[in-house]
Amino acid sequence: MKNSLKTLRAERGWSQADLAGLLKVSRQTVNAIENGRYDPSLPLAFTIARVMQLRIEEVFEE
Amino acid sequence: MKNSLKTLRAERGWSQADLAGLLKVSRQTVNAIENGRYDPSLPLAFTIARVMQLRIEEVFEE
DNA sequence: GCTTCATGTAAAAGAAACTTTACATGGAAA
DNA sequence: TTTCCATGTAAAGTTTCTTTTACATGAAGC
Repeated sequence: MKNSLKTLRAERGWSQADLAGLLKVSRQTVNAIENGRYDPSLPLAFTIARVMQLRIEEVFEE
Repeated sequence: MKNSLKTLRAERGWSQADLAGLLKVSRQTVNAIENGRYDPSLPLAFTIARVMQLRIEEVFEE
């Protein structure tokens, strides 16, 4: 799965640590997802979409 | 997370085994998701939405 | 009655996601 | 130049997701 998290986060002026705080996960988790080391769980994907104010399909693609 | 997989599957006239085949997962995985024992991975959620011809948010909710 | 099919569930094992701790690098800025 | 911040990554450990195998139940049909 691909995602545009890094771009979306940068557009919002957030650091990885900022986003991790909003998502209540570790900074390493944000980093790993941004760099495609693994995909988030479905609940985390929902939270990501919510804080980005986008639909899941607008953040992630198969 | 809640989901309406059981209803959506029934509407389509599919057994759990049918759906598992389409999703390329075990029947137990379909059963576990339908009965809320755990949430699917994000890739599997995408596949489920695709075979249901719905958006992820139309199948799952936080 | 028997058989078949759909469903629910369990145990054990493996894979994937996530955590904590820790260290390295590079850029900006004082 | 040294301090600070953001980023990348690693190792070890826990939790969550998924598989395989297996067994139980109930409904429907013969």
